[in-house]
Amino acid sequence: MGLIPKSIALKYSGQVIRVRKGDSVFREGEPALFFYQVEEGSVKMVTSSEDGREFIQGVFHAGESFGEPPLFCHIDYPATAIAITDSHVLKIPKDRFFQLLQENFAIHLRFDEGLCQSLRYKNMILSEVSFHTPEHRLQTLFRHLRETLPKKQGHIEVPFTRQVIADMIGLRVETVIRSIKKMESEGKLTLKGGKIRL
Amino acid sequence: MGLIPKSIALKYSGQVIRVRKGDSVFREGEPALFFYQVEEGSVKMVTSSEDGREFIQGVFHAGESFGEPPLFCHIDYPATAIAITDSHVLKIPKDRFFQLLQENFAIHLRFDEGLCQSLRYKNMILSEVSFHTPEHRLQTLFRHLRETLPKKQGHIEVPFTRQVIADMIGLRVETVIRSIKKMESEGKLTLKGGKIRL
DNA sequence: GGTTTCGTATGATTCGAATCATAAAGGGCG
DNA sequence: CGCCCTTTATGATTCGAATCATACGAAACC
Repeated sequence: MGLIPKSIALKYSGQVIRVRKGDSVFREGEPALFFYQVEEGSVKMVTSSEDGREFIQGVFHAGESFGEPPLFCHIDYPATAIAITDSHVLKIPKDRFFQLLQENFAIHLRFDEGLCQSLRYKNMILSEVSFHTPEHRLQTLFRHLRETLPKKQGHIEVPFTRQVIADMIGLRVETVIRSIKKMESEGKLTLKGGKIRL
Repeated sequence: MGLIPKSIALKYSGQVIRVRKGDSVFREGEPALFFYQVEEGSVKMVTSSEDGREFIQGVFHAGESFGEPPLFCHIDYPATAIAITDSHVLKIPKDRFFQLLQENFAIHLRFDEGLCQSLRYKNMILSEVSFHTPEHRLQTLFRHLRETLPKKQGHIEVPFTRQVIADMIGLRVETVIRSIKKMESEGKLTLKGGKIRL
């Protein structure tokens, strides 16, 4: 699985780099020179406001690509990509990547599918953030995670802290904590030592 | 201009349909069977909440395509497309459209660019809606419009009502009206008979 | 031309999430 | 183990946008 098989990536000057937890793959304002895909671990994409708050545009896991828009729009990165665990990231130079797409229509199609998935996610979060209550936002995010994350023995353990969740749906930690507690008391989810189970 | 020239569209079973102001091109829940592109007029994409409020995911003008994600993700439409003026819309059957992309790499690339532009817009609005004040949201939206819309003799006249603006950035009409009045008094924009000039 | 409808405008009030403050429970590590 | 730092937890207070109410100008309609 993964958008681009390593065997093919190698033919197009692809190389895998290691990124430590907390380090950035690229930062806001830098020119977009490479295509990136997570091989191992996970990477978050964040934009931060003047006063230090950050909004998490997305979290990417093994097999998912990220940071494509600037490649196609020929602009500098409008956001920063940071590893949230030690990770391996595949990078392919921009022009070689376009060549790869041209010569592999099937991959190109799957690439588009990835973009579209991303758009769907954003549309979803957007309408949530713009007119739904904290609880509703959480439920929608959790539903999405349920559909996306691999489930082990019937349930899913949310792999994010409450702060990260807050930054994903535009809320404050305290609000997320309170809402989750409320949802637990209503039986909408269970808490197992702080971890959220769906 | 426009993503797909009419001459090429015709080779792939493309046809132009007329849509009256207020009528829908497709509705939430319907299967995605066609690729769509605005030829004339403009189309809005909306999701509505249970209680009737609507959020405008985007407004598309001549030359822009819309409703692509469901085509690639093989899902039903999660939103409804409505003409906001009498419009002409080009439609190409799904399978023919994929064929078109496969046989026209340059168009495929520009198509991706469109998707990426859309993603950029959403990322922008998303961080605005999730942690900025009404005034900041308006300024960012207006900056975007300044970069996007064609300007006539040095200024731009915003082609949206305050209600539409509110639905684009997750605010209420009254809040938009108040903020705009304030911005006018601070010289950040001018009002000419109700119309907003940038 | 007069009436209806839509868009803009403004004031008063409510309400809920942000903010501020503080504490307790985990988790990693020397 | 005991210490430190992160994360979770909870209460009190503030504050600003939503809500409610109402009016008025302008465009659309018969």
